[in-house]
Amino acid sequence: MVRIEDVARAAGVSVATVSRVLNGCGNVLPETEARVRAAAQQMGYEPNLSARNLRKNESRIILILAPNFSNPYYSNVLSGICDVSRNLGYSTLIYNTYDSNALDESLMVSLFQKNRADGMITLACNRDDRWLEKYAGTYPLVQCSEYVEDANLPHISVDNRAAARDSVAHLAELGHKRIGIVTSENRYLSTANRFRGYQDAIAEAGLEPDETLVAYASADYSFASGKQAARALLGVENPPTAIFCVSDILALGVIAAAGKMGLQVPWDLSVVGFDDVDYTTMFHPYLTTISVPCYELGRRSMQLLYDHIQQKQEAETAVYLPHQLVLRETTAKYAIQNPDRSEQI
Amino acid sequence: MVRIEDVARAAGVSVATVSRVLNGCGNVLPETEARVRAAAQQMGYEPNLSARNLRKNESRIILILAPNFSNPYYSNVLSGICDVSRNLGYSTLIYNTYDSNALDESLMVSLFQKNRADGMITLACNRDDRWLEKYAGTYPLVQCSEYVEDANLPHISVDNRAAARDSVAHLAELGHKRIGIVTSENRYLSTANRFRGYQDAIAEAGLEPDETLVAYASADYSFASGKQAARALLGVENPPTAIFCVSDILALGVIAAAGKMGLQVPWDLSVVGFDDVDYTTMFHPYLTTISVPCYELGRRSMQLLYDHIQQKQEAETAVYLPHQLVLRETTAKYAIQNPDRSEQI
DNA sequence: TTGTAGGCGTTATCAG
DNA sequence: CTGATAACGCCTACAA
Repeated sequence: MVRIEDVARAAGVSVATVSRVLNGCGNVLPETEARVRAAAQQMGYEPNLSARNLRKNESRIILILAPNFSNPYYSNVLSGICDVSRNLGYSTLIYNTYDSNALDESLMVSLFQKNRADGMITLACNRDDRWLEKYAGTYPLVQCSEYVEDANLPHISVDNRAAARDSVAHLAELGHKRIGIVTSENRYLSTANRFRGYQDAIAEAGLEPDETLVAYASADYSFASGKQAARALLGVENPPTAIFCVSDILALGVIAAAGKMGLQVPWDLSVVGFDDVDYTTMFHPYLTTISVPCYELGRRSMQLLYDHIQQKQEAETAVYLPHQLVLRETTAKYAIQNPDRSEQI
Repeated sequence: MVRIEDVARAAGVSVATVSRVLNGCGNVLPETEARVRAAAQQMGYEPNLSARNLRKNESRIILILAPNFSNPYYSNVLSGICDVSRNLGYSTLIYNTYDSNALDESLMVSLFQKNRADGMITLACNRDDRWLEKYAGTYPLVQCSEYVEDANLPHISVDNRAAARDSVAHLAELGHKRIGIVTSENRYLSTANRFRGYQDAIAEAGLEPDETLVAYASADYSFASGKQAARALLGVENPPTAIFCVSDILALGVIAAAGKMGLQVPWDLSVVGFDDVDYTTMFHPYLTTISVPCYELGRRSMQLLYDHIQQKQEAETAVYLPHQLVLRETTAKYAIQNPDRSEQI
């Protein structure tokens, strides 16, 4: 290992000067600077981060708390975070929080107290994780995609309520009168807000809220639970002719279940998903869904976190990125779609 | 921040004693130990990792070099690595190498020289990344899934050649005479070995190698390139009646393309994939494929790396985990499958 | 069994 | 503009 002292000796200067040159602070004669740089370069000097971090009381590491790597939604966010953090000179430590109880308070506190990380980005805190507020101001934090309701902690996401309203309004405009929803039992704010958006649109369309049109999938949005929810929704009298799902994978489950029940999408049933992950266009019918800018969400999270670490005055506390309803092949007009049933009305 | 000195003072002992207690080394009176633990607990003491790492010249961090988070194959491996590393007291730093030129030598060296990491796991080195050999012995390394050919560096994977042979032998046993392969243009050893396994099985079945039965998909196994390869393979005279694909996603692309060409899988065409990622059973026909123990691969990688970091004598250098051919719905007997063509023979 | 003290490699303060 | 030097918090000989 080559230390700063070795470089100093080789360049014929003191360690202070080497440090100044390499950190670009303080005034150094161009001539000495050149000599130092040459020496450092030639010896392949790399500053020891443990030493630097100890001295500066930082770690240049960002903690990412993610529940589930295999969800393509998170992997895109992750890419965005990693790309920006690398440019800013930060490394990214990844912690699997598993789907269950998203965050672990003691683990988090311990990591910060150990000086392991300078800040953290949560990818899936629950909307009732109020304990996070205790650490506001102490540990820089950005909540990405999901955030604690009414907590005023920095967060970034799309406007889930508006997006859901857009989706369901689209179904209503197509003439659907019985619009169902497959939501989830989890404690994510996004899920709650998507449900609210669904209710908004139902009300705005002058339709009656109906509990038999609501089904719950498992907390982790599994494909199987999407199928199950669809069976519950469609297996009753007067079933929905359109279903809004709070995630793409659930929507795919719904389409699969509908197919098994002899219902063709979109002719017999319209379906809308949420997120626009890769496999929405891997099989026909291509899924109509809400496109969420995952990668950009990740990028902005890291930028925002950096602002907070730097204690910038302008650091925002709530950022909403634009979403988009992407019309593809799983929605159709009610009249065309189901002539039999339309006669019943 | 509470330091070891604070704990020492509170417990009425010296810092050395506190250190000894907390690190479980050296002899300490049970009584003093209790006092120290109580004090540490009460004050919420957490050792400063920067200081400890500087002193011990380690980082307790593992580097994971991954090309593409959104590939479910890698995300499962990642979970395995993270679970084990956490138990061993390591944090996991994740570096996106992107699909292109998997590893960056200078980046890697710099991270080690900076004392950022104690070891690293590569998830996708190319088979010709010979430069890795230079650092054997200097920087602990485990290559997971992919490894450098003939380099004798620690690696762990399935026996890709045997697995491919199994797959293709299965197709041959079903009576297929014209068995195609969709492989890829990348520089992964797994791809090369799967191709070799394909050739092995073709030879063992007494079939003639035929270049028109080989198609190349893009380096990153994209769905679209799988479709394209299938079109090339199936759009000619005397096309294959079965296709072995070096990845599941390619197989799904092949099935999609075949469907568009009016070919029903498995009746008109048998298809076998590789990896057994989640979505192989999301749509019918469920994919017949090679099941690879991704999570376990990740777990074992980390355990192996730990052995090497500890310089254990028994640390293995090559580990192969068992694979399994999982028969599902995309393969069928040749005779049944395609009566028209079978008459031509 | 316990305490003292040196040093890990940096950065930053203070003189010169 | 440059150099000497004191921390940063911890571990670990060595001494008692």
